Amino acid sequence: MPDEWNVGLLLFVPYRAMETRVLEALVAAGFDDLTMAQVRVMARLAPGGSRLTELADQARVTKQTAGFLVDQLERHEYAQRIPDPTDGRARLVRLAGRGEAAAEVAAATVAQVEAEWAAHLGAARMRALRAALEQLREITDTGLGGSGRG
Amino acid sequence: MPDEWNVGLLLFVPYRAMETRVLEALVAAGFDDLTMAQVRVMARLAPGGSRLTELADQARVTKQTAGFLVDQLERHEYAQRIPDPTDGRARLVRLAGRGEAAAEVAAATVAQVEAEWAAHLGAARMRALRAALEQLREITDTGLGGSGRG
DNA sequence: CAAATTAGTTCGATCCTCTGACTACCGTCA
DNA sequence: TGACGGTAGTCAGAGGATCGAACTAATTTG
Repeated sequence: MPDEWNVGLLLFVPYRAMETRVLEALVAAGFDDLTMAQVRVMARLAPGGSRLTELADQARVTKQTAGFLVDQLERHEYAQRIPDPTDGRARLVRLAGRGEAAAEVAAATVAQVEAEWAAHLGAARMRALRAALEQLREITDTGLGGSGRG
Repeated sequence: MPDEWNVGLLLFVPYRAMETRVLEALVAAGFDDLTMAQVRVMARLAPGGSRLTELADQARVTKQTAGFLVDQLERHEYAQRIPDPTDGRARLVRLAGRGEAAAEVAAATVAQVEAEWAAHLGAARMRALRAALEQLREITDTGLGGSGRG
């Protein structure tokens, strides 16, 4: 590998570490029929539900892929589709029974990992990291919008 | 999406943006037979060559997957395998003809994107971001080692 | 209302990734 | 020297993820 890593590579390492930790925790908690791709979609579900196109934009996949993954989440009762009251074409994907429980495990794991990172970096540097990433999001997130005011 | 994004999600956005920009630049430069997965492997080739297991560790895939991707890079003359003089079992994967040219395009694109990010964040914050990520690598990079000391 | 747009689905193909099992080579230890 | 455990990489097979093109249905625009 290069002597000095580019920032893209540097971003990848902790991103992937977080993803792996969350999936491992879910599997350990008994949600062992989940795949990484499914979790990636589930992690992006808004509290009130998300449209498929939103999910696809945020996960950077086509809507076909997002639909394929939501099908599986629905089949395993992690998510459900409900009509979007504001648009007859659209449906909202939101957490279902098992999904709520899984989301709790995931959230706890994320908090745990973030705490570990903060312990290693120090609180100030961790805050700076988050702030820089949120600012970076302004120019790198093609699918902005939604509830996040970033 | 949640009101406050977790750091994992925040890392994903610019990581993926960088990856996409690099692949787009490569395709535009005529290297249009490259896929994202292939570029991911090629981006991790050390100047003097890397062993397959190294590549697999760094890209977080199994050695079978890494081998599969290197096969393709070799077939399209982006990379080549040479014997490892220090170990008869091993071979070193390194850039070949087209790979050198592609690597130049990739490096230029990375530099360009990093410059854009630095312009948006300011030089100080960009340095702080890189420093935080490098420090984070200490606890999130399972496959450390190699030449990178940063 | 007709046309253009948008949300989502279906179909088909390809690519990616993993598990398991295998060969070849290295290092150690007696 | 030779047996043994570990490491580097490959082969075979299967399943999962992703995409492009084409399609239906509903909304928006003029």
